[in-house]
Amino acid sequence: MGDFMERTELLPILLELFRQQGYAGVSIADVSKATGLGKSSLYHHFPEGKEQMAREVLQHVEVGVRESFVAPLKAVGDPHERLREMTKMVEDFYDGGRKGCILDGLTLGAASEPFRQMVARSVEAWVAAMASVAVEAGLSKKVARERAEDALIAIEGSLVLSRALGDQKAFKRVIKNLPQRLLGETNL
Amino acid sequence: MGDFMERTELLPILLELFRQQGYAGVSIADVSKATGLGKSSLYHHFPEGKEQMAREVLQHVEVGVRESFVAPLKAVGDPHERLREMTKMVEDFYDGGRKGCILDGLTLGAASEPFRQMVARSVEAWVAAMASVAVEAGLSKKVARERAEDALIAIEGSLVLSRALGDQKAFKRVIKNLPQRLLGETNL
DNA sequence: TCTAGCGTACCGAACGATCGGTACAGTGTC
DNA sequence: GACACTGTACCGATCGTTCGGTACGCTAGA
Repeated sequence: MGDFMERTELLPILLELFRQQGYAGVSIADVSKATGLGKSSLYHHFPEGKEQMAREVLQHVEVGVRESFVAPLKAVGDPHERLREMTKMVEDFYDGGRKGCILDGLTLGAASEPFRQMVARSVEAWVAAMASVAVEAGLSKKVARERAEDALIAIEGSLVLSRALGDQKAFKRVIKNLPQRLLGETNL
Repeated sequence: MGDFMERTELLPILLELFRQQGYAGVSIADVSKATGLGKSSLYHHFPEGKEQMAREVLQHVEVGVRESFVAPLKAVGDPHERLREMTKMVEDFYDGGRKGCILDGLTLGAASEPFRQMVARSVEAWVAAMASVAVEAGLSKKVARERAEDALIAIEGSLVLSRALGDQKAFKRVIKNLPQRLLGETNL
């Protein structure tokens, strides 16, 4: 039998559960079913239980954000091209709008507090990287920062709306317009 | 005590619970505590249980959206002024960004399906009203519709971000810029 | 080389608490 | 008496968590 269930295989599965169901909506039985591991095995890997699972998922996400979103933005080359590279990764990560955001799923309800700091770190890293690209493209620091925050807001909002309506076109439009939103010459 | 807890007093309390905790995060015990009503009383008022509670909250929200958001937009007078009126109501309803959105809270997880249609109706009514104001202000139908959808996306996104970061400034900035976002002369 | 002992990985069963929901006997008001 | 409403007691199911135990590979001592 495929022994050796490692964290690197476990965490993506947990991520998937939490982002779709939210923290309160995921039961240990769900996790057991999704991973194929018995309950007690789960507590072997995560002695502090469900909250630890969510914490480690968030750590895993932080790494993913840096590798998939921030890194392309910090690469060399044309700012527009780098931004397009990032949007591709974003579209992929959210599966074209079909999958929700863990920032959303893990901050609903009273369970949010243990996670807030980790969430904030990921958000800040991503926004800062987008802002930095915008500065490089010629925008002022202040405008760049606002545009970057707006971009993240648009992504999160479109994910909520796409999920609520069961229709991905809101997300797709936001993704398509994201480079223009961040670097374009609007007077907003 | 001839207390007489009516739906009109019950539903705002339920709304408060669901928007803060999400559907899965709210237990009947929570509802009982928040309303002061025993379980049997709750099941007297809502024979179909928790799902009915959420459904009626959503109906209640639909009415609220029409009365508080759509109606001001459909009033007579300067489009900018009407829009400013709406943003005031929005800011109030979300308590300056401190309170979440039920569209978000009630569409997380598998519980979403019974509610999707109702959610879609509220969203459509609101977006259509905003788009109509934008058309009146001189924008083309297509651009107006996109701007209206973007406005809603920005509101939802800023609510998620404000909650995640425990900081309302994202929401406040979106609210402040909302008239410009909808009616302004950006080239986006 | 045998084997005792240890650590890692896993499991089903069961824990007490809480879940959503029901049964029923009231209570007060018309 | 009919009816709206409520408290108490209870149901089976599920919650997150813990229990006792198994299987297996590694290491060390004899």
